[in-house]
Amino acid sequence: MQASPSSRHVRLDESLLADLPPFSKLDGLAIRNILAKATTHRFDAGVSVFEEGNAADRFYLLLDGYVRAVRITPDGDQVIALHISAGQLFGIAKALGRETYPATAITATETLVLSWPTSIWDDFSARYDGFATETYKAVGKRIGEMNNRIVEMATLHVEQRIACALLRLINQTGHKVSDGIEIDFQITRQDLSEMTGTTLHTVSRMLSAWEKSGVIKSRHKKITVCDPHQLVVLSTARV
Amino acid sequence: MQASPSSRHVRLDESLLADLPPFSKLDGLAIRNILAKATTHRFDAGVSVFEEGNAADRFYLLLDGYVRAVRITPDGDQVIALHISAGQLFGIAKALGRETYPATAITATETLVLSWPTSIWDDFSARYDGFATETYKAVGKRIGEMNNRIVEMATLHVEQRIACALLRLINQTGHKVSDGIEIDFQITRQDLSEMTGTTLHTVSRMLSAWEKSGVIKSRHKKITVCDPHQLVVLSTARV
DNA sequence: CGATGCGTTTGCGCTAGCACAATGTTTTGC
DNA sequence: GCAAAACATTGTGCTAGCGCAAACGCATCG
Repeated sequence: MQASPSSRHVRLDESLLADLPPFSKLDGLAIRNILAKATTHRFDAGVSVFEEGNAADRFYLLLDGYVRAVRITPDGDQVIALHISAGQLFGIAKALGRETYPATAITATETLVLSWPTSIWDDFSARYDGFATETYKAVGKRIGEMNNRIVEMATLHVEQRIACALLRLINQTGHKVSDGIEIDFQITRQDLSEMTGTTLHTVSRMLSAWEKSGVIKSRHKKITVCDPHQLVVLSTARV
Repeated sequence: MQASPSSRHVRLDESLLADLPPFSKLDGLAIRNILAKATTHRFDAGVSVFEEGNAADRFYLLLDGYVRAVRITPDGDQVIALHISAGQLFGIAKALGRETYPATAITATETLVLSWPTSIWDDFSARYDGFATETYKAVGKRIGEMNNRIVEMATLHVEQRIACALLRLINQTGHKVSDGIEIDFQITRQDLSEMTGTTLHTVSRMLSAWEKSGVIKSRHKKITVCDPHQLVVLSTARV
């Protein structure tokens, strides 16, 4: 289901962008120019912003919320490639010479995004100092993360992979609560299994065990990590 | 073992670069300038060009041969992330805002490489039209490949992953021989296992079985795929 | 040419994690 | 407030693939 975004209007203030790396070197005028060309969209949770394989005609900035990059195999298995959090550009296929999106972007929460037509990418990177550089830096970070995923999948057991996935989630999208660090958005066992290449059943068993030993707590669709250090231990346990 | 490259001198001719995407839009003068700044190195097979985590002070162009990008886990497991073939840039950490190499580069054959100091990267991309764009296009391709690897590892069985790995190898680095397509360089079961996240034993069993059924032939450290189509079937078999 | 080392094959037992299935719990929509 | 849907838990077999081990073939080098 491609989303039909509700285009509720939002005050576009230059302070929205001024602190984000790709824009941080730009002056007020440049930022206002960039904002003037942007379209704002609001999406509900669980809808797609764009679909894998479609023509990459726009690129996006996530202003608020979380988005997942998801790929679907020929026989219907979903794989969650990564999570995108507020302040990050996504759908930047053009920056890497692609004509189509490499994955489907699905909102994990209600989100607010800006978007621009792909056609002005070249103009942006030529005109605005640091825009391209900082963007490619972000790409570099994602590549590093993907690399880590590959190594994890190749060498670790399911228990360790789930531990790694939880650690990544609380690092990137966690907030402190009274009894630990909670993941910002709702997440199911199924989601976690799609991040780690296993089944929701195995994830459920694992989390149950960890809850018994006090490493995590979980309410419906919500996970709090109480003992991150123990999770690190689990994630690096010798075979 | 970091390699001490033998710096045999090679005639640097502009035709070496003129056909490679990052340089294809440049005129003879520009290419001669670029070559003038390059250092040539020859490496034996099985030595490292640079090491993961080291300062990324040079970037490289593979003129001849094959190089593997390899990562090593804390407990000594190797994972082969990808293969680089002649004509490709590698070690371009700087392009992605990294200060260190994300993986170790190990030669799979005798190789010939050009290299430049990282410090002139910005100058290159600013001065030479198409250089950055084409490079990022290559990066995009690699990202796509990594993404596929992740999906494969998450959803496919060992047999299918090995089939995928072989298919990738013959596509990227294969040449036609009388009885099929042979992989250009020597490759062990151990190498294949490090590409697919399994053990050399399982790879050996698999290849033995495939050899019996006529899909492949293998001599010592050499593999020929006789029936690529059957390999495709194996790689996509329904669970 | 014999010896040493690296790569390969194959057998055997075991277990991590999957498939299948049934039941329980929380949320949502009317 | 009740029904339906979505999410979660837990039990029971089963098997793909691993770990361990032994033996064999091929290359390299003195």
